[in-house]
Amino acid sequence: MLLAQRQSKRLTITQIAKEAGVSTTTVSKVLNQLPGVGEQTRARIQAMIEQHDYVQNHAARHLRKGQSGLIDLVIMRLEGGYDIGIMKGVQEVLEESGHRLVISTTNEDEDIERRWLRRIQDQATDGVLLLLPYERIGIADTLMAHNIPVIAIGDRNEPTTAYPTIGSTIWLGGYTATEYLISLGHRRIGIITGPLHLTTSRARLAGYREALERANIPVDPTLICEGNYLLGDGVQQTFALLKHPDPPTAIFAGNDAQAAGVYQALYQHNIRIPDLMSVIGFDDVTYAAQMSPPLTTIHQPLVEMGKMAANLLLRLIAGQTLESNHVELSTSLVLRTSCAPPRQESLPI
Amino acid sequence: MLLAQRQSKRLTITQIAKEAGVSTTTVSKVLNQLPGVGEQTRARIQAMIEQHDYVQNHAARHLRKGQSGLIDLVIMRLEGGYDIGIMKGVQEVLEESGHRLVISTTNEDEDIERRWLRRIQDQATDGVLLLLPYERIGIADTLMAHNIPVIAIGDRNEPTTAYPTIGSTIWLGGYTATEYLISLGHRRIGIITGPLHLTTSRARLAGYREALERANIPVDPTLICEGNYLLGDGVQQTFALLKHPDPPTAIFAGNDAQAAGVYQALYQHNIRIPDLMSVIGFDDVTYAAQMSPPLTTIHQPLVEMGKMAANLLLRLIAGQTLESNHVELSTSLVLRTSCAPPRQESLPI
DNA sequence: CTGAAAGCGCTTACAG
DNA sequence: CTGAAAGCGCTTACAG
Repeated sequence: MLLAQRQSKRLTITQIAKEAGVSTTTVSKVLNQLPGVGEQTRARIQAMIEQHDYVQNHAARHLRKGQSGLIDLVIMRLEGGYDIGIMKGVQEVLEESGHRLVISTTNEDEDIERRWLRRIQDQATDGVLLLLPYERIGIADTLMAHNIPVIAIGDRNEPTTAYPTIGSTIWLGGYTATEYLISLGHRRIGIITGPLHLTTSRARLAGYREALERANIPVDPTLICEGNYLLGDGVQQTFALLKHPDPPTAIFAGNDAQAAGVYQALYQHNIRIPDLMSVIGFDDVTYAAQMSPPLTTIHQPLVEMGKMAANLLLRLIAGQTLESNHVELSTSLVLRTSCAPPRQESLPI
Repeated sequence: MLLAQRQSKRLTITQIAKEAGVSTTTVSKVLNQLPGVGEQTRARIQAMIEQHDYVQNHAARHLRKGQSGLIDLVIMRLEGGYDIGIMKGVQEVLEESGHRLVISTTNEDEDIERRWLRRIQDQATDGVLLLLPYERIGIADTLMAHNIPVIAIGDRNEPTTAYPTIGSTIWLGGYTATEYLISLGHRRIGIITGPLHLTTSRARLAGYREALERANIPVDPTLICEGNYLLGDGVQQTFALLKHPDPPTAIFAGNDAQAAGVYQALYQHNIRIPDLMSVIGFDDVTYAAQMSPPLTTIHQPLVEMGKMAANLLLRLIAGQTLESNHVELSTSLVLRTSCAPPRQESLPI
């Protein structure tokens, strides 16, 4: 019984044509909603198609038209944060356009990357979306050299690139986060940046400085720590900040992963958030709202960035030209409960 | 300058053949490492292939051989927890086998599902992996009816299914979690289960009961709460548990998302983990280690499950028969810092 | 060892 | 409005 249901044999366009007593040309036309078919004929064929649950052979179509209906999304590493938001957005528009999404992760392995590049070149992709930060961004150049449409998502490091990029207003985010903390009454605000050789890390820091300066608060360099966007950096740098003779009353974490690290460090010292220390993140990754307390953070419109990227890529594929080589969507402040006015008492350490 | 690099025109097998002065048959043979080619000829063609950086046309190959080189993974909803682990595992083996992974999310939308099903039927997939809990599992039957290899990942609800499934030892996980808490000295252990109409939720509960009974601790039904595997359920049920006249000293959360909810509820009441309350989760999702304090939880071997599923699917595709229709990988306890011996003092509420 | 030829299932000028 | 035919780039019997 389990093995029943053999072979609900797939029909070809030829068989449909034969059964309908017309040519494959005509069937193809109704399939593709092309003009030049009598109304009655069209209806009859349409009925037949539905009756048999016919669906076109993908490979044949692909071979003929030179399109695969596939879009590639290349991610360095699956993490469940930033990547998920982007994927969601991309999915959403591809679902509309009828493309399928293939995901590759290179795990920073050059071999895998090379193999991937080969596989991609057999025109088995209509276009590729690169999720930055992608160190080996040379991949984009290779793609372009092979005439494969490509768009990079995330914030580029170079001011201009040959391929289109889509990002968000990082500097403004850094500014907004800091300004918010200041508005709460904070004067001593620690910041744990990302690696400062990245433009995107420096942008956050610049926003932080700008906010401080506008509020006439001198920038204290001993409150600026450099991290690597990893949870562990958040932990370490928080410990360092806590040892400061005059510790900050708030910490701006650079990204949410580092914020999670700040949480852990503070938890160990039994320093309650936001009562004794305010914490603000950056990204608004899925788990930000799940933290205890829920993290106030700068929202990067990940889903929208994914959608925008997919839409632009589709336009590139259609041969249209883009009005701009770089677009930025705006970041925004998401208020949750990890920030409050500065503590009055001193830290219990 | 930016617009340079036009058309690094793709070569066809015919052109390679012509240039090498042989037939396409021969080129095809060396391409596919088939016998029947003179050593010198093979070497010459090989060199030519590499020199021109030739790569086969995917569509043509697909059309001829009836294989797409694509594997589909269907996820109901992208969440960044369970799904990520599975994806990683699947990716890992597909990278080896040379298949590409296409991801679809249906978001429980029947329309999307239907469209997906149509698209999948044009033999544009070699096989599909279904990520459970998939309510509308009828999709698996449809797939089977169309002779598309399918494997479901996650714990099935029915004892037997027509399609192969791969899961983990849930019951044992429930038992292990509870036993661990007991070994720490806990006698009053709250549990927040998943929806009890799911076998997989009941399995955890059964494991919990078994552990209690073995330790001669009477099961207190007022300590058993039902959730829906969502963070909010963790919050709500924890509040309920805290109102209990004789509140538990430990909470077993059913899954990590609910554990995050437990954390939030406890944080609000300023009940420190693990000092005043122990918490244990289930799944060991990516962010479990990022929580404050890092969550002790039952590890589901997500990555391994993904690998196993992909491997079995590949075997199915190759026409092999599986030795069993269901395989379970084992869960294990991951010790982090959210559990400790029961509190001596009473709760500050 | 080597190659000519058919054919996978479509789409698209082109002719009628 | 309708259809015959070529061709997309491969692979695979089959013949030599």
